[in-house]
Amino acid sequence: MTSAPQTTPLSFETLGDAVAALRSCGLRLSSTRRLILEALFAAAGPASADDLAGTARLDPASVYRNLETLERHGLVKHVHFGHGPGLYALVGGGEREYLYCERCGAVAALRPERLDPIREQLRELAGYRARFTHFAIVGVCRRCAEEDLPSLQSEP
Amino acid sequence: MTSAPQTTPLSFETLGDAVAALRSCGLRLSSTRRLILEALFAAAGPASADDLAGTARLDPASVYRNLETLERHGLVKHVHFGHGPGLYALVGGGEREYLYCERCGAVAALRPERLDPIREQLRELAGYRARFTHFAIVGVCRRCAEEDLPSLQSEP
DNA sequence: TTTTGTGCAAATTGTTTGCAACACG
DNA sequence: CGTGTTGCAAACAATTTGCACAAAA
Repeated sequence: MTSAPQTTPLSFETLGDAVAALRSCGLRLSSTRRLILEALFAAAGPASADDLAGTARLDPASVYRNLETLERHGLVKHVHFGHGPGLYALVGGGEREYLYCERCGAVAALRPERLDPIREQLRELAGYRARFTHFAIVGVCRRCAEEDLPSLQSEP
Repeated sequence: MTSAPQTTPLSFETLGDAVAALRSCGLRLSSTRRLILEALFAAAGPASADDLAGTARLDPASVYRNLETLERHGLVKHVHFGHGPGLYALVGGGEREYLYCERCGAVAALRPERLDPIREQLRELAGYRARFTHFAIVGVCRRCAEEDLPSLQSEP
C-alpha cells in the first residue's frame, strides 16, 4: 500500500474530515482551498467550477486547478449531466453514480452497489465493465414519464 | 403524421438514400452538404465536426451548421465518448447506442433493442427510462479487463 | 526558506453567430 | 428570383497554461 493518489480512506461527513483527508495527502490548506471545500459542502449537489468561483469570489483558474488536484487525490469527482460545464462533488461517504432527467433536471444520486446488477447484465450482454461516474445516466424520471404517456395531447 | 422534423423514415444504406431522405425533409443539396454526407459515409465510426471539415476542406462553421440541421431532421446524431468534441454519425438503418472503452478506445455500436433489458432493469431500480444515445456507456472492454485482472504487476 | 498555491492575463479548444456574397431549386 | 446556404471573422463558453508574487509548512 503506497501513499499514491487515490489511496486515501475517503469517507468524511464534515469539513474537518475533508481537511484531514486533504492533509493526509500532503496537500496544503490554503484559504482558497478551504473556501472551495466549504462551497462544495454547502452546495445542494454537484456544482460547476464557475458556481464555486462565483460564490467564493475566487479566480476560476484557481478553482479549476484546485478541483483537478482534489480529484487527482480522490477527494472530489466530476460528472457531466448533459452539455455544459462539468459538475464537481466531494467524495465524502463514498462515490455516487447519477441519474439525470433530461426533462425536468431531477437528479438521483445512487451508491454504486445499486447499479451493480446493471453492470453485471451489461457485462454479460456486451463484455464491458461499465461505470456511470463520468457521464450520468440520462433519461426521463418517473414523474416526467407519467406526465407524458397517459395523454399525448400537446407536443413542444 | 405531420412532416415535422424527426418524422423521416430513417433507414438508408447508400449516399443516394441519404440524399433522398434529405430532400424529403425539404432540405437543399448543396455541394457542402454532399461533401459532409460523403465524409460521414466514408468515416469508420462517429466523426468530429473538425475531422469532417478537415477531410472535406470545409469551414467548421458550415459543418456545424449542417450537422445541426441534419440532426434536427433526424438524419444524423451526435454522441460523446468522453472529453473532447462531439462525434457525429449518420442515422442510416437505425440509431445506435455506444459502449466506449476508456482504456483502448474500442467502440461497440449496439442497436437499442439490445440494451432494452438494461433499460427495463434500470426503470425498476430507479424509475428512470434511460437512453444511452447522447453519452456513450463508458467502461472497460473485455480484452482490457482480461489484460488487467490476471496479473496486476505493472501500474501506469 | 523552500515549496506549493495564488491571481491575473493570455492561450486553447469546441462551438455559435453576424454578415455580405452566393447558389440551389 | 427568392430563400437557404456559404465562407470568413468575430464572439463565446469551458478550460488550461505561463508567470511573477504570496503564503503555507
